[in-house]
Amino acid sequence: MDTGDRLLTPGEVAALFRVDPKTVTRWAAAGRIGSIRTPGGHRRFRESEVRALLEGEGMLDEGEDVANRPRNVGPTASTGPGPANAGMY
Amino acid sequence: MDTGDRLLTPGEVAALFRVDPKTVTRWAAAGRIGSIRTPGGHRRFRESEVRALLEGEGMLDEGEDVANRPRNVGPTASTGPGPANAGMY
DNA sequence: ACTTATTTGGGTAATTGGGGGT
DNA sequence: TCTGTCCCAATTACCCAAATAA
Repeated sequence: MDTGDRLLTPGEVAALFRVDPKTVTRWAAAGRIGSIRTPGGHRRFRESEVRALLEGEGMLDEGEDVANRPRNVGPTASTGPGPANAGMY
Repeated sequence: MDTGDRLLTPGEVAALFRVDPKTVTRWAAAGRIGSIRTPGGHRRFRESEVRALLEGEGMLDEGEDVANRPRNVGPTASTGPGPANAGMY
């Protein structure tokens, strides 16, 4: 079902992360952040995901381990993003 | 299965996509989204189609496990859950 | 027939996408 | 390797006034 969260524009996400909108676009292109495309081709980002990314950035452990490369995402397509946000407006 | 042909107004679709209602009208005019015209000339959109568009390409494995987040995404993971977007310009 | 909110139409500025190079 | 900036083309957002929907 629908996640039901608001969508953010690239500029909004860029402002939240204090980066250039192009950088946000690269994150989406690289698959580091989920993105929804409008029929026109522009991207929209889920606010819950962006906020989770923002909150999680203060993590510990910076082990740069190249040996750990999960090159393949399993077919376990978890459609719904974990948090069941019941924020319907 | 239930198609759910509820009709949505341009304002509803615009809110779902986080765009301007005028943009939704342009999508309909460009044939990117199906639309039904009222006798007065206003457009209505099918909820099932809108939802399919929203979830059709916004699906990415969203593991919010930043602690275990591999910074280097491996090589070309051809396991793309979604088909290559066929709407680029 | 009324009012209120939304949609329509055209035109112009701002944002976005993709590629390239620092 | 990652990010910021350049280009151009396409898409999108906001301005107006009139018509439609409920």
